[in-house]
Amino acid sequence: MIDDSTATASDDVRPSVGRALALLDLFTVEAPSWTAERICEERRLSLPTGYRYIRELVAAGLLVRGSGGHYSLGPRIIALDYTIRQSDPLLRVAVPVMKDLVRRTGCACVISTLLGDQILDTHREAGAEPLALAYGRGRSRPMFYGAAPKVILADQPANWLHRLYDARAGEIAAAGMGDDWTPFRRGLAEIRRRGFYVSRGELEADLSAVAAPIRMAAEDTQSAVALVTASERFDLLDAAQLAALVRRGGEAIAAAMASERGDRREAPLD
Amino acid sequence: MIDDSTATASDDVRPSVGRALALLDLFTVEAPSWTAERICEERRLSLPTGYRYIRELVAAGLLVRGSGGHYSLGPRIIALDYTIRQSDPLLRVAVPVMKDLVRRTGCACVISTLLGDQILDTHREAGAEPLALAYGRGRSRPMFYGAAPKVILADQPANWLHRLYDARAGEIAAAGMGDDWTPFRRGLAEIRRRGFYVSRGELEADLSAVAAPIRMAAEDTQSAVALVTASERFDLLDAAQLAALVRRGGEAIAAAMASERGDRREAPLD
DNA sequence: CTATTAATTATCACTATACGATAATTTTCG
DNA sequence: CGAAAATTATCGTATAGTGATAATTAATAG
Repeated sequence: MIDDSTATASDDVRPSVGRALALLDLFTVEAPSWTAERICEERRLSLPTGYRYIRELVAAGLLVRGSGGHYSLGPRIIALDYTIRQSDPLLRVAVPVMKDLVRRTGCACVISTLLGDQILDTHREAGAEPLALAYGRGRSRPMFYGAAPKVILADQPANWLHRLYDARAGEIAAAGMGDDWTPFRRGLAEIRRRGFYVSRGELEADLSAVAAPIRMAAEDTQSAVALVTASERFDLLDAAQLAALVRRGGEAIAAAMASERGDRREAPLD
Repeated sequence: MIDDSTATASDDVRPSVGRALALLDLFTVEAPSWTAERICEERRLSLPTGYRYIRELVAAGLLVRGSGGHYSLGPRIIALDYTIRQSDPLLRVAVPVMKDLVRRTGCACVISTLLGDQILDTHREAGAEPLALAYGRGRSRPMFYGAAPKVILADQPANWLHRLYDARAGEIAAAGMGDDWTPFRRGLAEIRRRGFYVSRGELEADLSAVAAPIRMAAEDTQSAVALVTASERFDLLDAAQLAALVRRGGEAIAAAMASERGDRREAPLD
C-alpha cells in the first residue's frame, strides 16, 4: 500500500512554482475547462492551496475564470504567442518563400523548429488540397518521425545528439533510426550530406513530405522547411525537382535571415 | 532617493509563484531575449532564486534556453495556444462565416473576444487589401476604442459594467464614453438596441469598421465579429447594408454555436 | 582534445512564507 | 432578494524558499 498509483511520481517533491505551473497540463483539447474543485482533487491539493495557485495563474492571465467557476486557458497565452510570432524574424522572412513554394508545387508548406527538446510546426501555408493537417501552427511533433525532424536532427552538433541518444535510445530504435549510437549518427550524417529527406507515410499514412534544413549562421533555433502532400499526388511529382525546390527554399530563407542582420534584439541595457 | 523607480510597486509582497510568473512580462517584441543575469538584476532577484524560477519556467516549457544562456518564450506557449484554438468551438464555427463575409465585402474580418478583463482578436481573415492590421491573432485591444469592444461591452450585464466603470472611470471618460455612470450606461444601451456599431478612425486613423455582437446563450465569453477596411474604401460602401451583413454574420455564428450543443466538454469525471 | 571561462546548480543555515482546517466573505443563481 | 456555491481571510505551524558561497557543469577558445 505504499504505492500512490495514479499521481505522477514526483509531483510532491517539486517547488510550488512547478506545482502551480503543472496545473496547465490539465487543460487539453479533450478537457479544456475545469472547476477549482476538480483541479484540487485531481492534483491532491487542499482547496486553499489550489485556489492560491489558480489565483496566481489567473492574475498572470494564463487561466481565465469563466462563469460558474469554470477555468480555462487564458488570454495571456494568446498574447504571448503573438509576441513570439512578432519577434520571430524567421517567420517574417519565411512566409513569402513558403507562399512561393505553395504556388509552384500545389503542396502545403510547413516550417518546423526545434525548441528546447521538442519540435513543433511554427507556420503552415495551405496548399491546393486542404489536407487533413490543416490544423495550423503549434502542433507538436514526434521527435523521430517525419521529414522535418530528421533534417533538423541531422544538423545538430554531435555532443547534443549524443545526449539525446542516451536519453531516448528506446524511441530512436523503435523509429528505426538505429539501435546504437554509431548507426544513429551515421544515418543522420548521411541525411545531412544529402541536404534533404523524403518521408513517405511516416507520420500520417497517406501523406508524403520532403524537407530541407534552414541553415542559419550561429542561430540557436534550428528549423526546417517542408512540402507536404497526399502520397498519391506525390507520386505524380518529380521527387528530385521537389527536393531541389525545397532545398533552395531553405537556402533562400537562411539568406534572407542573414541579410536581416544586426537586428538580433536583446534586452535593453538600461 | 527612496524611489525605486523602474520596478513595479508591489513586486516583493507577492507569493513566489506570482513572482516567477511575472518574469514572463519581461519578454516583449522589443526585448524577446534575456540572459539569466539581466533578469535577476531587472527583478532584483538573487542569482540562485532567479535561476530557480527560470528552471521552473523552462521545465514547464514557458521559456526556452537558447545558446549562450539567452532565454526566450518557449514552445509550450505555442502548444497551449494550439489547444485554445482547437478547443474553441467559436473558431470552428465562425471561420466559414468570416470567409463568406470577406468574399462578399472585400473587407477584412475580425473576431474579438472578452477574456477576463481584456479584449483581444482571436481570429482574422484578411480581406482584399492586405491592411496594416495584418498582424493576426492575439493583439490585445484597448477596452474603450473601436467597434468590437463597444458592441461587446454593450452586451454585458449591468453589475459587471458598474464594476468596470468604477475601476476605470478615467479611461472611459477619456474615450468619450461618458463622464458618469449614467451616460456611460445609456450610450451602451443605445448600441445594444441598434445591434451594431460603426467606428471611423477610432482605433487607427485610416481604418473604419462595423461590428456586431455574437450573442450566445449562456456562454461565458462574449464575442463580436467586425468588418474592417480603409476609411476611403468604407465611404464607397453602403454602411447600412454592411451593418446588416455583419449583424447577420453574428447571428449565423451564434446559431451555429447553438446547434453544436451538447459538446461543451468538461473535465472527465473519472 | 584539453584549458579556460562562463553559466548553472548544490550546500546549508535561517527565516520567511506556503500550508491546511476552519470560518468569514463574496459571488452566483434561482 | 435569499439560499447555495465559490472564493478568500485567519492563524499557528512547519515546510520550503532564500541568499552567500562553493562546487559543478556546460560553452568557448586555443
